[in-house]
Amino acid sequence: MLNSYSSADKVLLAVDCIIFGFDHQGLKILLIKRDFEPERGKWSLIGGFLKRDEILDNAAIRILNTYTGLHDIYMEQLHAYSEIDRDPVDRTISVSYYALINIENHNEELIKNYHAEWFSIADAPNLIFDHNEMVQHAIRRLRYRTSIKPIGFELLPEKFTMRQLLELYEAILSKELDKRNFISKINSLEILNKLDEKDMQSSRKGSYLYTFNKEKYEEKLLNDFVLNL
Amino acid sequence: MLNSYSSADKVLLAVDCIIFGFDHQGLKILLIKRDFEPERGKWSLIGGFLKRDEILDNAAIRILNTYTGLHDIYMEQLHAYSEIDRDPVDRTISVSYYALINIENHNEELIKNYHAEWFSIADAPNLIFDHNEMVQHAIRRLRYRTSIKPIGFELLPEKFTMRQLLELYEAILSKELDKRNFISKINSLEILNKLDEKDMQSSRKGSYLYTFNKEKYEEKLLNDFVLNL
DNA sequence: TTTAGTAAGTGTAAATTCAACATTAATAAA
DNA sequence: TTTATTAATGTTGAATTTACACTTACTAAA
Repeated sequence: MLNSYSSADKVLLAVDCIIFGFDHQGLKILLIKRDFEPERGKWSLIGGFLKRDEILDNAAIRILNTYTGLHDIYMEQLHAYSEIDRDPVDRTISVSYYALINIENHNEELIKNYHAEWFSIADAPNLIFDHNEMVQHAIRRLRYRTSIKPIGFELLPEKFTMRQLLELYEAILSKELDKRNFISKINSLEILNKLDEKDMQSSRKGSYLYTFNKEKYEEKLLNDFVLNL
Repeated sequence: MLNSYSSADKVLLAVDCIIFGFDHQGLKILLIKRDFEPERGKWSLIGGFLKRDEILDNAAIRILNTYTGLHDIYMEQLHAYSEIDRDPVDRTISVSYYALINIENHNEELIKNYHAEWFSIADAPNLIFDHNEMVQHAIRRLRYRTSIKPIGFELLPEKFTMRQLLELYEAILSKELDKRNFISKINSLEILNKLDEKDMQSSRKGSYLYTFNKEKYEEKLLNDFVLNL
Protein backbone atom coordinates (compact mmCIF):
# COMPACT_ATOMS: atom_id res chain seq x y z
CA MET A 1 0.00 0.00 0.00
CA LEU A 2 1.36 3.32 -1.09
CA ASN A 3 0.50 5.32 1.95
CA SER A 4 1.08 3.11 4.95
CA TYR A 5 3.39 4.15 7.71
CA SER A 6 5.66 1.15 8.01
CA SER A 7 8.61 1.18 10.34
CA ALA A 8 10.28 -1.39 8.13
CA ASP A 9 11.34 1.37 5.80
CA LYS A 10 12.74 3.75 8.34
CA VAL A 11 16.20 5.01 7.57
CA LEU A 12 18.98 6.97 9.15
CA LEU A 13 19.25 10.58 8.10
CA ALA A 14 22.65 12.17 8.07
CA VAL A 15 23.64 15.76 7.49
CA ASP A 16 26.92 16.59 5.77
CA CYS A 17 28.33 20.08 5.65
CA ILE A 18 30.44 21.64 2.96
CA ILE A 19 32.18 24.47 4.76
CA PHE A 20 33.75 27.09 2.54
CA GLY A 21 36.39 29.49 3.72
CA PHE A 22 38.61 31.97 1.93
CA ASP A 23 42.07 33.37 2.41
CA HIS A 24 44.89 34.78 0.25
CA GLN A 25 45.37 31.38 -1.27
CA GLY A 26 41.83 31.13 -2.49
CA LEU A 27 38.68 29.19 -1.76
CA LYS A 28 38.97 26.39 0.76
CA ILE A 29 36.90 23.66 2.34
CA LEU A 30 37.08 22.18 5.79
CA LEU A 31 37.60 18.42 5.98
CA ILE A 32 38.21 15.97 8.77
CA LYS A 33 40.43 12.94 8.95
CA ARG A 34 38.12 10.38 10.45
CA ASP A 35 39.25 8.71 13.66
CA PHE A 36 36.14 6.57 13.76
CA GLU A 37 34.67 3.81 11.66
CA PRO A 38 33.81 3.29 8.91
CA GLU A 39 36.62 4.58 6.73
CA ARG A 40 38.77 5.54 9.70
CA GLY A 41 41.79 7.53 8.59
CA LYS A 42 40.21 8.81 5.42
CA TRP A 43 39.06 12.35 4.72
CA SER A 44 35.46 13.34 4.75
CA LEU A 45 33.10 16.25 5.12
CA ILE A 46 32.00 17.03 8.62
CA GLY A 47 28.66 15.49 9.35
CA GLY A 48 26.45 13.75 11.81
CA PHE A 49 23.07 12.16 12.25
CA LEU A 50 19.76 13.89 12.51
CA LYS A 51 18.19 13.43 15.93
CA ARG A 52 14.58 12.52 16.37
CA ASP A 53 13.71 15.82 17.95
CA GLU A 54 15.69 18.02 15.62
CA ILE A 55 15.04 19.64 12.26
CA LEU A 56 17.58 19.40 9.49
CA ASP A 57 18.59 23.05 9.58
CA ASN A 58 19.36 22.75 13.27
CA ALA A 59 21.30 19.56 12.80
CA ALA A 60 23.46 21.34 10.24
CA ILE A 61 23.97 24.26 12.61
CA ARG A 62 24.80 21.93 15.48
CA ILE A 63 27.35 20.05 13.42
CA LEU A 64 28.99 23.21 12.17
CA ASN A 65 29.17 24.51 15.70
CA THR A 66 30.61 21.29 17.06
CA TYR A 67 33.53 21.38 14.69
CA THR A 68 34.20 25.11 14.43
CA GLY A 69 32.68 26.72 17.51
CA LEU A 70 30.84 29.14 15.23
CA HIS A 71 27.30 30.46 15.60
CA ASP A 72 24.99 32.41 13.31
CA ILE A 73 26.43 31.19 10.07
CA TYR A 74 24.75 31.33 6.70
CA MET A 75 23.85 27.78 5.72
CA GLU A 76 21.80 26.54 2.87
CA GLN A 77 20.36 23.13 2.21
CA LEU A 78 21.66 21.62 -0.98
CA HIS A 79 20.45 18.16 -1.82
CA ALA A 80 19.45 14.77 -0.45
CA TYR A 81 21.67 11.86 -1.45
CA SER A 82 20.15 8.44 -1.31
CA GLU A 83 22.13 5.81 -3.22
CA ILE A 84 21.44 2.47 -1.56
CA ASP A 85 24.98 1.65 -0.56
CA ARG A 86 26.36 5.11 -0.16
CA ASP A 87 27.09 4.28 3.45
CA PRO A 88 28.30 0.69 3.92
CA VAL A 89 27.16 0.35 7.53
CA ASP A 90 23.47 1.08 7.28
CA ARG A 91 21.02 2.57 4.85
CA THR A 92 21.59 6.27 5.29
CA ILE A 93 20.21 9.19 3.37
CA SER A 94 22.29 12.29 3.67
CA VAL A 95 21.14 15.86 3.29
CA SER A 96 23.96 18.23 2.46
CA TYR A 97 24.27 21.82 3.59
CA TYR A 98 26.86 24.36 2.68
CA ALA A 99 28.18 27.15 4.81
CA LEU A 100 30.38 30.14 4.21
CA ILE A 101 32.65 31.11 7.02
CA ASN A 102 35.33 33.63 7.64
CA ILE A 103 38.39 31.48 7.83
CA GLU A 104 39.89 33.64 10.55
CA ASN A 105 37.04 33.10 12.95
CA HIS A 106 37.00 29.40 13.48
CA ASN A 107 38.16 27.83 16.70
CA GLU A 108 41.68 26.47 16.18
CA GLU A 109 41.40 24.27 19.21
CA LEU A 110 38.34 22.42 18.00
CA ILE A 111 39.68 22.01 14.51
CA LYS A 112 42.79 20.42 15.94
CA ASN A 113 40.90 18.09 18.24
CA TYR A 114 38.82 16.78 15.41
CA HIS A 115 41.74 16.42 13.03
CA ALA A 116 40.09 18.91 10.73
CA GLU A 117 42.01 20.82 8.10
CA TRP A 118 41.44 23.45 5.46
CA PHE A 119 42.10 22.40 1.88
CA SER A 120 42.22 24.46 -1.25
CA ILE A 121 39.41 23.42 -3.52
CA ALA A 122 41.93 22.49 -6.16
CA ASP A 123 43.98 20.08 -4.11
CA ALA A 124 41.54 18.56 -1.68
CA PRO A 125 42.04 14.86 -1.07
CA ASN A 126 39.71 12.17 -2.24
CA LEU A 127 36.73 11.85 0.12
CA ILE A 128 34.69 8.95 1.43
CA PHE A 129 31.26 7.88 0.22
CA ASP A 130 29.70 10.38 -2.16
CA HIS A 131 31.31 13.38 -0.51
CA ASN A 132 33.28 14.35 -3.61
CA GLU A 133 30.04 14.67 -5.49
CA MET A 134 28.57 16.76 -2.69
CA VAL A 135 31.50 19.13 -2.86
CA GLN A 136 31.24 19.56 -6.61
CA HIS A 137 27.55 20.16 -6.26
CA ALA A 138 28.15 22.76 -3.56
CA ILE A 139 30.71 24.60 -5.66
CA ARG A 140 28.27 24.79 -8.54
CA ARG A 141 25.58 26.12 -6.25
CA LEU A 142 27.92 28.63 -4.67
CA ARG A 143 28.92 29.99 -8.09
CA TYR A 144 25.36 30.19 -9.06
CA ARG A 145 24.20 31.96 -5.93
CA THR A 146 27.11 34.31 -6.16
CA SER A 147 26.12 35.37 -9.62
CA ILE A 148 22.66 36.22 -8.40
CA LYS A 149 23.12 37.85 -5.08
CA PRO A 150 26.26 38.82 -3.25
CA ILE A 151 26.68 36.22 -0.66
CA GLY A 152 30.35 35.71 -0.12
CA PHE A 153 30.70 38.57 2.31
CA GLU A 154 30.51 35.94 4.98
CA LEU A 155 33.87 34.73 3.79
CA LEU A 156 35.70 38.00 4.40
CA PRO A 157 36.81 39.71 7.58
CA GLU A 158 34.53 42.49 8.76
CA LYS A 159 36.68 45.15 7.15
CA PHE A 160 38.01 44.30 3.75
CA THR A 161 39.51 45.92 0.71
CA MET A 162 38.09 45.97 -2.78
CA ARG A 163 40.96 43.78 -3.85
CA GLN A 164 40.02 41.14 -1.31
CA LEU A 165 36.45 41.21 -2.48
CA LEU A 166 37.55 40.95 -6.09
CA GLU A 167 39.83 38.03 -5.33
CA LEU A 168 37.06 36.27 -3.45
CA TYR A 169 34.75 36.53 -6.42
CA GLU A 170 37.48 35.41 -8.76
CA ALA A 171 38.09 32.39 -6.54
CA ILE A 172 34.43 31.46 -6.35
CA LEU A 173 33.75 31.94 -10.03
CA SER A 174 37.20 30.70 -10.97
CA LYS A 175 37.69 33.30 -13.62
CA GLU A 176 39.43 36.63 -13.86
CA LEU A 177 37.31 39.71 -13.50
CA ASP A 178 38.05 43.19 -14.76
CA LYS A 179 38.96 45.28 -11.74
CA ARG A 180 37.34 48.52 -12.85
CA ASN A 181 34.15 46.93 -14.06
CA PHE A 182 33.92 44.86 -10.90
CA ILE A 183 34.33 47.84 -8.63
CA SER A 184 31.80 49.93 -10.44
CA LYS A 185 29.27 47.13 -10.38
CA ILE A 186 29.76 46.57 -6.69
CA ASN A 187 29.52 50.29 -6.04
CA SER A 188 26.35 50.58 -8.06
CA LEU A 189 24.71 48.12 -5.67
CA GLU A 190 25.32 50.54 -2.81
CA ILE A 191 25.69 47.83 -0.22
CA LEU A 192 29.15 48.75 1.03
CA ASN A 193 30.31 51.38 3.49
CA LYS A 194 33.62 52.96 2.58
CA LEU A 195 35.61 53.67 5.74
CA ASP A 196 38.15 56.44 6.29
CA GLU A 197 40.55 53.78 7.36
CA LYS A 198 43.11 52.24 5.04
CA ASP A 199 44.74 48.85 4.93
CA MET A 200 48.48 49.41 4.67
CA GLN A 201 49.55 45.79 4.37
CA SER A 202 49.16 45.49 0.68
CA SER A 203 50.82 48.61 -0.66
CA ARG A 204 52.62 51.88 0.00
CA LYS A 205 49.58 53.81 -1.01
CA GLY A 206 47.23 51.81 1.16
CA SER A 207 43.75 50.80 0.13
CA TYR A 208 40.49 51.85 1.66
CA LEU A 209 38.63 49.43 3.85
CA TYR A 210 34.97 48.69 3.43
CA THR A 211 32.29 47.08 5.51
CA PHE A 212 29.21 45.35 4.29
CA ASN A 213 25.99 47.27 4.87
CA LYS A 214 23.55 44.61 5.88
CA GLU A 215 20.47 46.84 6.03
CA LYS A 216 20.88 48.14 2.52
CA TYR A 217 21.58 44.65 1.33
CA GLU A 218 18.42 43.19 2.83
CA GLU A 219 16.50 46.05 1.28
CA LYS A 220 17.90 45.32 -2.16
CA LEU A 221 17.32 41.60 -1.86
CA LEU A 222 13.59 42.15 -1.86
CA ASN A 223 13.90 43.44 -5.40
CA ASP A 224 15.77 40.35 -6.46
CA PHE A 225 18.66 42.13 -8.08
CA VAL A 226 21.10 40.33 -10.30
CA LEU A 227 24.82 40.65 -10.14
CA ASN A 228 26.24 40.11 -13.57
CA LEU A 229 29.94 39.47 -13.20
CA MET B 1 28.49 10.63 20.39
CA LEU B 2 28.26 12.51 17.15
CA ASN B 3 28.93 9.71 14.76
CA SER B 4 27.25 6.63 16.10
CA TYR B 5 24.77 4.71 14.03
CA SER B 6 21.84 4.48 16.37
CA SER B 7 18.58 3.00 15.22
CA ALA B 8 16.83 5.15 17.79
CA ASP B 9 16.94 8.09 15.43
CA LYS B 10 15.69 6.39 12.32
CA VAL B 11 12.90 8.19 10.57
CA LEU B 12 10.44 7.70 7.77
CA LEU B 13 11.29 9.35 4.51
CA ALA B 14 8.47 10.49 2.30
CA VAL B 15 8.55 11.85 -1.22
CA ASP B 16 6.02 14.47 -2.30
CA CYS B 17 5.57 15.51 -5.90
CA ILE B 18 4.52 18.86 -7.23
CA ILE B 19 3.18 18.06 -10.68
CA PHE B 20 2.78 20.99 -13.02
CA GLY B 21 0.61 20.96 -16.09
CA PHE B 22 -0.52 23.64 -18.49
CA ASP B 23 -3.60 24.33 -20.58
CA HIS B 24 -5.49 27.33 -21.98
CA GLN B 25 -6.41 28.35 -18.48
CA GLY B 26 -2.82 28.56 -17.32
CA LEU B 27 -0.46 26.72 -15.04
CA LYS B 28 -1.95 23.93 -12.97
CA ILE B 29 -0.97 21.43 -10.31
CA LEU B 30 -2.24 17.94 -9.68
CA LEU B 31 -3.67 17.31 -6.23
CA ILE B 32 -5.46 14.41 -4.59
CA LYS B 33 -8.31 14.32 -2.19
CA ARG B 34 -7.08 11.89 0.40
CA ASP B 35 -9.22 8.86 1.07
CA PHE B 36 -6.86 7.62 3.73
CA GLU B 37 -5.71 8.82 7.11
CA PRO B 38 -4.44 11.13 8.36
CA GLU B 39 -6.32 14.14 7.05
CA ARG B 40 -8.73 12.00 5.05
CA GLY B 41 -10.89 14.14 2.78
CA LYS B 42 -8.39 16.99 2.55
CA TRP B 43 -6.30 17.90 -0.45
CA SER B 44 -2.62 17.11 -0.69
CA LEU B 45 0.24 16.62 -3.07
CA ILE B 46 0.72 13.14 -4.34
CA GLY B 47 3.35 11.33 -2.37
CA GLY B 48 4.49 8.14 -0.79
CA PHE B 49 7.20 6.61 1.33
CA LEU B 50 10.72 5.79 0.30
CA LYS B 51 11.38 2.08 0.35
CA ARG B 52 14.47 0.60 1.87
CA ASP B 53 15.80 -0.60 -1.43
CA GLU B 54 14.96 2.46 -3.46
CA ILE B 55 16.66 5.77 -4.16
CA LEU B 56 14.77 9.01 -3.88
CA ASP B 57 14.71 9.76 -7.60
CA ASN B 58 13.13 6.39 -8.25
CA ALA B 59 10.60 6.82 -5.50
CA ALA B 60 9.54 10.09 -7.10
CA ILE B 61 9.28 8.42 -10.50
CA ARG B 62 7.32 5.52 -9.05
CA ILE B 63 4.87 7.83 -7.33
CA LEU B 64 4.36 9.94 -10.42
CA ASN B 65 3.77 6.83 -12.45
CA THR B 66 1.32 5.39 -9.95
CA TYR B 67 -0.93 8.41 -10.10
CA THR B 68 -0.59 9.42 -13.74
CA GLY B 69 0.59 6.37 -15.64
CA LEU B 70 3.39 8.46 -17.11
CA HIS B 71 7.00 7.43 -17.74
CA ASP B 72 10.13 9.34 -18.67
CA ILE B 73 9.15 12.59 -17.10
CA TYR B 74 11.49 15.39 -16.16
CA MET B 75 11.68 15.53 -12.37
CA GLU B 76 13.92 17.52 -10.16
CA GLN B 77 14.58 17.24 -6.46
CA LEU B 78 13.65 20.37 -4.60
CA HIS B 79 14.10 20.33 -0.88
CA ALA B 80 13.92 18.22 2.27
CA TYR B 81 11.30 19.28 4.82
CA SER B 82 11.86 18.20 8.38
CA GLU B 83 9.74 20.10 10.88
CA ILE B 84 9.20 17.82 13.87
CA ASP B 85 5.43 17.64 13.73
CA ARG B 86 4.91 18.17 10.03
CA ASP B 87 3.26 14.76 9.91
CA PRO B 88 1.15 14.05 13.00
CA VAL B 89 1.38 10.26 12.78
CA ASP B 90 5.10 9.68 12.89
CA ARG B 91 8.29 11.65 12.49
CA THR B 92 8.58 11.93 8.76
CA ILE B 93 11.02 13.88 6.65
CA SER B 94 9.77 14.62 3.18
CA VAL B 95 11.82 15.25 0.10
CA SER B 96 9.91 17.14 -2.56
CA TYR B 97 10.26 16.72 -6.31
CA TYR B 98 8.63 18.66 -9.07
CA ALA B 99 7.62 17.41 -12.47
CA LEU B 100 6.37 19.03 -15.63
CA ILE B 101 3.86 17.09 -17.61
CA ASN B 102 1.77 17.58 -20.66
CA ILE B 103 -1.68 17.84 -19.22
CA GLU B 104 -3.17 15.97 -22.16
CA ASN B 105 -1.07 12.87 -21.62
CA HIS B 106 -2.03 11.75 -18.19
CA ASN B 107 -4.16 8.72 -17.61
CA GLU B 108 -7.72 9.89 -16.88
CA GLU B 109 -8.63 6.57 -15.37
CA LEU B 110 -5.92 6.68 -12.74
CA ILE B 111 -6.56 10.27 -11.89
CA LYS B 112 -10.19 9.45 -11.29
CA ASN B 113 -9.45 6.39 -9.17
CA TYR B 114 -7.20 8.35 -6.91
CA HIS B 115 -9.56 11.32 -6.64
CA ALA B 116 -6.91 13.48 -8.20
CA GLU B 117 -7.71 16.80 -9.85
CA TRP B 118 -5.98 19.58 -11.67
CA PHE B 119 -6.10 22.99 -10.03
CA SER B 120 -5.06 26.35 -11.34
CA ILE B 121 -2.18 27.63 -9.29
CA ALA B 122 -4.23 30.65 -8.35
CA ASP B 123 -7.20 28.82 -6.89
CA ALA B 124 -5.77 25.64 -5.49
CA PRO B 125 -7.28 24.59 -2.18
CA ASN B 126 -5.46 24.67 1.08
CA LEU B 127 -3.23 21.62 1.48
CA ILE B 128 -2.29 19.39 4.38
CA PHE B 129 0.94 19.49 6.35
CA ASP B 130 3.53 21.76 4.78
CA HIS B 131 2.40 21.09 1.24
CA ASN B 132 1.41 24.69 0.58
CA GLU B 133 4.96 25.71 1.32
CA MET B 134 6.27 23.00 -0.98
CA VAL B 135 4.12 24.29 -3.82
CA GLN B 136 5.26 27.86 -3.35
CA HIS B 137 8.84 26.69 -3.28
CA ALA B 138 8.35 24.69 -6.45
CA ILE B 139 6.80 27.63 -8.28
CA ARG B 140 9.76 29.79 -7.38
CA ARG B 141 12.14 27.13 -8.61
CA LEU B 142 10.20 26.61 -11.81
CA ARG B 143 10.31 30.34 -12.58
CA TYR B 144 13.93 30.40 -11.87
CA ARG B 145 14.76 27.40 -14.03
CA THR B 146 12.62 28.73 -16.81
CA SER B 147 14.56 31.95 -16.88
CA ILE B 148 17.77 30.01 -17.32
CA LYS B 149 16.97 27.26 -19.70
CA PRO B 150 13.82 26.49 -21.61
CA ILE B 151 12.22 23.73 -19.71
CA GLY B 152 8.54 24.13 -20.07
CA PHE B 153 8.34 22.36 -23.40
CA GLU B 154 7.34 19.34 -21.41
CA LEU B 155 4.13 21.13 -20.62
CA LEU B 156 2.98 21.58 -24.21
CA PRO B 157 1.56 19.15 -26.74
CA GLU B 158 4.03 17.87 -29.28
CA LYS B 159 2.95 20.43 -31.86
CA PHE B 160 2.31 23.88 -30.54
CA THR B 161 1.96 27.44 -31.75
CA MET B 162 4.14 30.37 -30.78
CA ARG B 163 1.19 31.80 -28.96
CA GLN B 164 0.88 28.70 -26.80
CA LEU B 165 4.55 28.85 -25.97
CA LEU B 166 4.29 32.53 -25.15
CA GLU B 167 1.30 31.94 -22.91
CA LEU B 168 3.10 29.11 -21.15
CA TYR B 169 6.00 31.38 -20.31
CA GLU B 170 3.68 34.14 -19.25
CA ALA B 171 1.90 31.71 -16.95
CA ILE B 172 5.11 30.42 -15.42
CA LEU B 173 6.69 33.80 -14.95
CA SER B 174 3.34 35.43 -14.21
CA LYS B 175 4.12 38.50 -16.21
CA GLU B 176 3.32 39.74 -19.68
CA LEU B 177 5.94 39.29 -22.35
CA ASP B 178 6.34 41.25 -25.55
CA LYS B 179 5.22 39.02 -28.40
CA ARG B 180 7.79 40.13 -30.97
CA ASN B 181 10.71 40.11 -28.59
CA PHE B 182 9.72 36.74 -27.24
CA ILE B 183 9.47 35.20 -30.68
CA SER B 184 12.77 36.55 -31.83
CA LYS B 185 14.52 35.33 -28.71
CA ILE B 186 13.05 31.88 -29.05
CA ASN B 187 13.97 31.82 -32.71
CA SER B 188 17.51 32.89 -31.99
CA LEU B 189 17.93 29.78 -29.84
CA GLU B 190 17.23 27.63 -32.89
CA ILE B 191 15.66 24.85 -30.90
CA LEU B 192 12.31 24.76 -32.66
CA ASN B 193 11.23 23.17 -35.91
CA LYS B 194 8.69 25.16 -37.84
CA LEU B 195 6.23 22.84 -39.53
CA ASP B 196 4.31 23.44 -42.76
CA GLU B 197 1.18 22.67 -40.86
CA LYS B 198 -1.04 25.33 -39.34
CA ASP B 199 -3.31 25.34 -36.35
CA MET B 200 -6.68 26.71 -37.48
CA GLN B 201 -8.38 26.78 -34.09
CA SER B 202 -7.21 30.12 -33.00
CA SER B 203 -7.74 32.34 -36.00
CA ARG B 204 -8.91 32.63 -39.58
CA LYS B 205 -5.38 33.07 -40.74
CA GLY B 206 -4.12 30.07 -38.84
CA SER B 207 -0.79 29.94 -37.06
CA TYR B 208 2.17 27.77 -37.81
CA LEU B 209 2.85 24.79 -35.60
CA TYR B 210 6.26 24.06 -34.16
CA THR B 211 7.92 21.09 -32.58
CA PHE B 212 10.72 21.13 -30.09
CA ASN B 213 14.07 20.01 -31.47
CA LYS B 214 15.53 17.97 -28.69
CA GLU B 215 18.91 17.34 -30.29
CA LYS B 216 19.64 21.00 -30.87
CA TYR B 217 18.44 21.77 -27.38
CA GLU B 218 20.75 19.24 -25.74
CA GLU B 219 23.58 20.63 -27.82
CA LYS B 220 22.89 24.16 -26.64
CA LEU B 221 22.51 23.14 -23.03
CA LEU B 222 26.17 22.24 -22.89
CA ASN B 223 26.98 25.88 -23.41
CA ASP B 224 24.76 26.91 -20.53
CA PHE B 225 22.84 29.52 -22.42
CA VAL B 226 20.64 31.99 -20.67
CA LEU B 227 17.16 32.89 -21.68
CA ASN B 228 16.50 36.44 -20.70
CA LEU B 229 12.77 36.97 -20.83
C1' DT C 1 -17.56 37.25 -55.08
C1' DT C 2 -16.93 40.79 -52.11
C1' DT C 3 -16.39 42.43 -47.53
C1' DA C 4 -15.39 42.36 -42.74
C1' DG C 5 -13.14 40.59 -38.98
C1' DT C 6 -9.45 38.34 -36.51
C1' DA C 7 -5.22 36.90 -34.92
C1' DA C 8 -0.57 36.09 -37.14
C1' DG C 9 3.53 37.79 -38.56
C1' DT C 10 7.11 40.98 -38.96
C1' DG C 11 11.42 45.25 -38.24
C1' DT C 12 13.48 49.35 -36.45
C1' DA C 13 15.21 52.82 -33.52
C1' DA C 14 16.37 54.35 -28.84
C1' DA C 15 18.04 53.13 -24.45
C1' DT C 16 20.65 50.42 -21.64
C1' DT C 17 24.17 47.49 -20.39
C1' DC C 18 28.51 45.30 -21.05
C1' DA C 19 33.38 44.88 -22.15
C1' DA C 20 37.75 46.54 -23.05
C1' DC C 21 41.21 49.35 -21.95
C1' DA C 22 45.70 52.89 -19.59
C1' DT C 23 46.91 56.68 -16.83
C1' DT C 24 47.46 59.22 -12.60
C1' DA C 25 47.65 59.30 -7.39
C1' DA C 26 49.38 58.22 -2.89
C1' DT C 27 52.58 56.54 -0.04
C1' DA C 28 56.84 54.27 2.18
C1' DA C 29 61.33 52.98 1.67
C1' DA C 30 65.71 53.83 -0.03
C1' DT D 1 64.11 63.52 -3.41
C1' DT D 2 63.74 59.65 -6.03
C1' DT D 3 61.94 55.18 -6.75
C1' DA D 4 58.94 51.51 -6.51
C1' DT D 5 54.45 49.69 -5.75
C1' DT D 6 49.71 49.10 -5.70
C1' DA D 7 45.22 51.92 -5.55
C1' DA D 8 42.00 54.59 -7.83
C1' DT D 9 39.52 56.19 -11.53
C1' DG D 10 36.36 57.15 -16.72
C1' DT D 11 35.45 56.62 -21.53
C1' DT D 12 34.18 54.66 -25.74
C1' DG D 13 32.43 51.22 -28.91
C1' DA D 14 29.84 46.98 -29.09
C1' DA D 15 26.18 44.24 -27.90
C1' DT D 16 21.90 43.56 -25.99
C1' DT D 17 17.48 44.78 -24.60
C1' DT D 18 13.30 47.15 -24.81
C1' DA D 19 9.46 49.56 -26.77
C1' DC D 20 6.46 49.97 -30.19
C1' DA D 21 2.39 49.51 -34.81
C1' DC D 22 1.26 48.12 -39.26
C1' DT D 23 0.45 44.66 -42.89
C1' DT D 24 -0.82 39.93 -44.15
C1' DA D 25 -3.42 35.84 -44.64
C1' DC D 26 -7.21 33.69 -44.12
C1' DT D 27 -12.32 32.46 -43.17
C1' DA D 28 -16.94 33.33 -42.63
C1' DA D 29 -20.71 36.02 -43.50
C1' DA D 30 -23.13 38.97 -46.48
